[in-house]
This record gives sequence, C-alpha cells and structure tokens, in this order.
Amino acid sequence: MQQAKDAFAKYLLDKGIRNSRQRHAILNIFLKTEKHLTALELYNLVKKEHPGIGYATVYRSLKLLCEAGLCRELKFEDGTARYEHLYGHKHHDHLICTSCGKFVEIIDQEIEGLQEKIFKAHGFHPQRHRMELYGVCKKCKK
Amino acid sequence: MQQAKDAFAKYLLDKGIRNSRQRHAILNIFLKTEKHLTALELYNLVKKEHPGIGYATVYRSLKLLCEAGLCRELKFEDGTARYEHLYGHKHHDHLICTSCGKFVEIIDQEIEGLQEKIFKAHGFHPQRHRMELYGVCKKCKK
DNA sequence: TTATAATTGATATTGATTTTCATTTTCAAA
DNA sequence: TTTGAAAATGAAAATCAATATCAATTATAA
Repeated sequence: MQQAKDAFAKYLLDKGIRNSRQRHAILNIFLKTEKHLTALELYNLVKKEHPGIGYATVYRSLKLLCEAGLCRELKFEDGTARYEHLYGHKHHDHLICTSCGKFVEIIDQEIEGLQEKIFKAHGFHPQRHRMELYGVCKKCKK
Repeated sequence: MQQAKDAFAKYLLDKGIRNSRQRHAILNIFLKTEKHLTALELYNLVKKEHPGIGYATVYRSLKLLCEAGLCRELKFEDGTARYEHLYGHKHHDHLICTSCGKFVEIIDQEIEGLQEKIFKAHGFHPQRHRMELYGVCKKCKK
C-alpha cells in the first residue's frame, strides 16, 4: 500500500500536480477498500471520514488515479463505471456473478495467446482488450 | 431481410404489440444499415425518410428489436451504446480499430471453449460473455 | 360506428458525469 | 514572514444520453 502511495506521489511530482490533503485522503480510502467501487460508493466512504470533501473532488481524483496507473475504470453492461485497483495487480479479466455481483479476477494465458493470434490474423496492432464472463456463482445457484 | 421482418412481425403478434408504421419504418432502416449504429445515428437516418418520427420512438423501437432478438445493445468503453444486427449473425465478439472505428466480428471456438472451462473451474453457471479486442488496423497503422 | 387500448412525439425528468467559478490553499520568491 | 501567482477545492450549474410522462392520435375489434 505504501508502494502505491509512493507511486502516486511520484506521478504527481513528475506532473507538477500537488499532493493535496484531499487527494491523499481519497487515495487512502481507495487503497484500503479492495472492491470494485463506483464513484458514488467511494464518495460515501470518503464522506464518513472527511465530511468536507466534495463529489467533484472524488471524481477528479479517480481520474488522476487512473492516469497515474493506480486504478482502472471499468464500464459494465448496466452502464455503471466501477474503479478497480491496478497497483500490484497483473492484467486480468473478470468473472462476474449476475445474481450477487461477486467479482473474480481471471488470468488465462491460453486465452491471451489466442487473442494475440486474432490480432495478428487481422493485421491489427494490439492495444488492449476486455473480457467479462457473466454467470451465476456457486452460492447463488443453490 | 424479409426473414428478419417476419420474425419481428411474429414477435409483435405474439406479444399483442402493434406493428405500427413507425416501427416498420425504423426496422427497415435498421436492417438496411449494416453498421453498429448509436440510437442517435439511427434516428438521424430515420428522420431523412420520415421526418415525423421522434427520438423517443426510435429508442423504444430499438428496445423492442432487442427483445425480439433482432438486435443487441453493446456498451463500449467510451460509454456509448451501439446496436448491432443479430438476425442471421452467430454469436460473436469484436475486434475494433481505435483509430478508424472499424468493427470486425470474431468467432473463435477455442476461446469459447476456454471460457466454458473458466466458468466450470469457478463453479459458475455460464450465462453470457463479452470480449472486445482493441487495436490499430492495417490501414491506420501505415 | 364507437369504445377501448396502444402508440406516438414533444417535452420533462432522471442520473451520472463534467464543467464552471468564486473561494481557498499552496508554494516560491522577495 | 509576507505576498502574489497558480493550483485545487466545493457547491452549483451544465451536459448528455436515456427514460418517463402525457395529451393527442391511431388502430382494433365489438
């Protein structure tokens, strides 16, 4: 967690952006909440500890965190944007329970390889991809 | 194309929903435009031939087309919803050029099989998935 | 024909996100 | 320290796509 904070501090320093009290607080709460939060959910958590911090600041900080490579914005089928931790997480895809909302991070080298093959076969220069698997988890099936 | 129209007519009949002039017109224009359109883009096309038809009706018709299994709503990374033809198209994923926006429909049984394996390995009952590959196409690379 | 119900299109509303802007804070130079 | 410029903040307003509302229109079947 300290590494992530340092990485953010370094990013801000490099860009000449200030590591303000608010940004620091928002990063802290983001880091200690290992969930795929929406901006609103994060705002509500932040508000508990720091009632003065506004919605807009949370939004702006989330953008900054993404730029700094600490988090990634995911848009889901229902249109909501959720933010996930990137620092210390390898590239991964998601397996999602449509009943309880559970997220499982998936890494499958075989699939990654096949994706590369598809890019090549169509003459594309690969940039990124997203894969989401939707189903019903063990608990919810019962 | 006639098959698709018949399928839509049948769906409406079964549901006791009327096949109105507007719905018919919107379906026609949707069918003859083999692109991944946004609702607004479709509306603009519709307006050319049928200036009286309103935005809301286009939206409602798109929902109906999706329910009827003729089209599918896709939410992309930029948040825009686009609608693609389903009738006569097998399940497929997408390879997308981030420069010119070109869409290629991808079918890869090997990946599909691996996805099934992932569902099983985590005890999930599979429902659906999405996979999008983003890169730069041959033309745009030059 | 007539009563009923569905559909339409204009408009208003929603909800998430982004922008604006006056105020506050920070930082660096004097 | 002060002070002045620049950046950041928070509240409110603006935006934008999507959805809901509702009076008017249209279609259907008795």
